[in-house]
Amino acid sequence: MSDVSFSERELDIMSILWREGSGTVSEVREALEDSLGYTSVLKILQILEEKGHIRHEKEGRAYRYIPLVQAEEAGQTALGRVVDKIFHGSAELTLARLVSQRSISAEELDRMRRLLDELDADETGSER
Amino acid sequence: MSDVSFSERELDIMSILWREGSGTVSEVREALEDSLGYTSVLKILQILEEKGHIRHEKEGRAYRYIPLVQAEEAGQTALGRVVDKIFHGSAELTLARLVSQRSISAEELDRMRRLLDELDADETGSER
DNA sequence: GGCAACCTACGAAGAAAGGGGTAGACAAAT
DNA sequence: ATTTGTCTACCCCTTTCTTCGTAGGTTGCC
Repeated sequence: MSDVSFSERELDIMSILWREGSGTVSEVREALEDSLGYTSVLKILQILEEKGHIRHEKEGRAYRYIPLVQAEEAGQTALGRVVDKIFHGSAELTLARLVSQRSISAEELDRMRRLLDELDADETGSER
Repeated sequence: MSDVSFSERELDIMSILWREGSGTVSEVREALEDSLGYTSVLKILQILEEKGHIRHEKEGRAYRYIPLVQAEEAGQTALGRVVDKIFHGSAELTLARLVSQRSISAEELDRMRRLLDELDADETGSER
């Protein structure tokens, strides 16, 4: 599991590819919040490909770009950085900030709580 | 609450300042994991000051640099980006990744669970 | 065939990031 | 008072990010 990290724009575009599964230059360009020139988007896609984060296959006249690294990998790296550098390595502090910044539905909260319960059960079962 | 974001190195250094409260060039330089030249560290501190993220006061011959933005603010921004761009805005997915990547003590896990419980209580109390 | 539309390739150009060197100020020690 | 060590100020350099312009290929339509 290598250390995948992305620049701002690269992340914008990877985010779209992860969400949609794949995309052509035009598709990505339209999905992008900021309006960029066609060649600008193409360029970032080419850089991402050069770095080995995505690949392309021909589709008609155009290229369709497909992620090679998964969002989870990037999440691991990015989240780790945030937790270590900003929240002093504390998952608790991070969670506090996470739940305070956005409104979370009762259902999601419930699933989150269950997630922690299961983890607790595992740990108690195996380590103690 | 403005949108504070830092480059890689800037974050390394802000992290030290947050942790220690403040620091001179030498102190920061020694606390840094990677060994950098004195002027390189100074340079980043000057940039951070120019951007308004820290300030300095004279201490003997040297400058002592003090954070102006809090870790929580930076955490808000950074975490928000990660959640939105990588975890599709899902706090649940983010939490799953957070707890899977590092081992969390039973005590911390307990506090995290309580944190969610309280949030649940608040929400049910006020919104329903 | 020829033109318009769309696509990629190539590269220019500015801004930011990242590392460091040298000069000169200033204080402490001898 | 001179030397030595520690600081900042002021440069310079290289790499990466980011944006976009232009050239040239291919497809589809008239």
